[in-house]
Amino acid sequence: MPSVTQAVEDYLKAIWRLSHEGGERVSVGDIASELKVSAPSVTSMVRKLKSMRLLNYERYGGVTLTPRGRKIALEIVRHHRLWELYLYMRLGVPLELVDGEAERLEHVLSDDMEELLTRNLGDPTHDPHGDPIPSKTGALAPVEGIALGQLETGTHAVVARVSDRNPEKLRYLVSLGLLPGARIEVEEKAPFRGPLTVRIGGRRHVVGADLANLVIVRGAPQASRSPGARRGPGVPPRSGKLRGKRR
Amino acid sequence: MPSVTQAVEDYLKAIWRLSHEGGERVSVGDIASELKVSAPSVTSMVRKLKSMRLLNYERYGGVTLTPRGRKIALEIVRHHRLWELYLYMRLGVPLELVDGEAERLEHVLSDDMEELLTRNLGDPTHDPHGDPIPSKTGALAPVEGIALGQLETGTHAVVARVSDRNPEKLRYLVSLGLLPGARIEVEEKAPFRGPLTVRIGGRRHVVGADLANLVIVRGAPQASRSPGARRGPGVPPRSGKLRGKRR
DNA sequence: CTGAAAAGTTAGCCATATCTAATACTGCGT
DNA sequence: ACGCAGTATTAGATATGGCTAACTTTTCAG
Repeated sequence: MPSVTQAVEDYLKAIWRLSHEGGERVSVGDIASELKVSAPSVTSMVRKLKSMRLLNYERYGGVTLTPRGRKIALEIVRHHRLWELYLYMRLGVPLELVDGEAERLEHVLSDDMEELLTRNLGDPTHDPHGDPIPSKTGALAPVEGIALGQLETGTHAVVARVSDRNPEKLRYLVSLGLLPGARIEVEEKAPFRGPLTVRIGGRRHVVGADLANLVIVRGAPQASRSPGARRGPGVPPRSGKLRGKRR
Repeated sequence: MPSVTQAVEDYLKAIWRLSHEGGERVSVGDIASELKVSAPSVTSMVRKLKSMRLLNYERYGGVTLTPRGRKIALEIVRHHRLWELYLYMRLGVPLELVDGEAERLEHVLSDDMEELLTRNLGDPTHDPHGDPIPSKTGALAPVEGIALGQLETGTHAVVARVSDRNPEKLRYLVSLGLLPGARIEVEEKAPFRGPLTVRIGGRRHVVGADLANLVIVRGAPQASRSPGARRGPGVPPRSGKLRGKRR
């Protein structure tokens, strides 16, 4: 029987992601665009994954993960997010690059190494973008909070999560200081999905609606801190950061 | 034209290693056993590598690396040894496991990450087994010293390098304290490739000839330190080491 | 309710990297 | 100088994963 290759891991992760964000049931086309492969490639891989009992699938019927498939997917997500946090915290990889690096490293993490990373980071719960790290048993904390674009004028909040899907945009958001843990205040919100004027760490910035919706925030901590609340992964790195000449 | 896949990297590294240790010219059979693949697999890959101008090859004539091939090989070796040192120093991966982990990580190291690792480790020159780390330009320091098995009774020496080819044996050598930087004295050497009695850090051990020849030593530092001499990669890890329950 | 657009599948092909079995070379010992 | 043992190559097959082109099914708009 076929084994869990890197391609298998990529498909399971993609399907998990899509079903996590969209609905339970995932279409062939969505998988194809997520992985940037053709639809026929997806069909054939999905047949294979079904034969491995990692997902449910009927012709023209979309797919859902089985518990076994979800378990593997969450393992990869765990690897990915552990590496992201490690690279950010210990090696000073810039936030907008950690996703790309972790994309390759996630497939290369033995159990021993995973344990060492986990310990080294002090049993972390969230990656540097604010996404929860699945536990070894597959438990996943929910992402609480609402999109920055939904806030009304005058609201205070703390950034809980910043989407990492687009490195360009993330890079820009980071340059504004909009990263997990940042305290912000909406000074003005234009109507009709208009841009927001946001105060971030003393400076004022105007942020378009699309960008603002990549940022998830939670109520400001001036209100009673909700139990289990946390503000970002901590300070970035102490040393070793890429600085100076960058070939 | 074909690209530099992981398989290509593995072949180039193997060929480099064989030509580094044995002669310039490497046979198909040696490559096959080094990589644990069949001889026909090697023949076909070698034809491909020739078409990529990474090595010279004539039917029945063995192979030698071209400068381009050697450059890629040394890049992989550099990645491998950087990861080994990083894992050992910063994550506390046991010495006998770093080779295996680095075997997978070596193929996954971007230029940015390589630079961060290098800086974090302070521009290191040797990996934790005592092997030199090729410079970014491909320069490689020679391994100086002689095999422990060659020493005469009464000689003092410092371990310069311990072979990592066999994790079992390495594990044992480590348990004796025979790792780079250790000061030793040969108390007795039995004739005819016989075992050695060696004093290591206060304790006395008997080491068979085969094992002893995996250890390369240099003159003891009581003599004037030769310029550029170094003693091991430094202390292992400070924290985060695998300890306690190991599932 | 129907037909065209969208989505999905099948068919057939390509590239990579392996393998076994059969064949061809090389070189060494006598 | 010759044959044989060892080494290497060719032939042909397999497995994985991806693609395009052609066809089928589903869905949705009118």
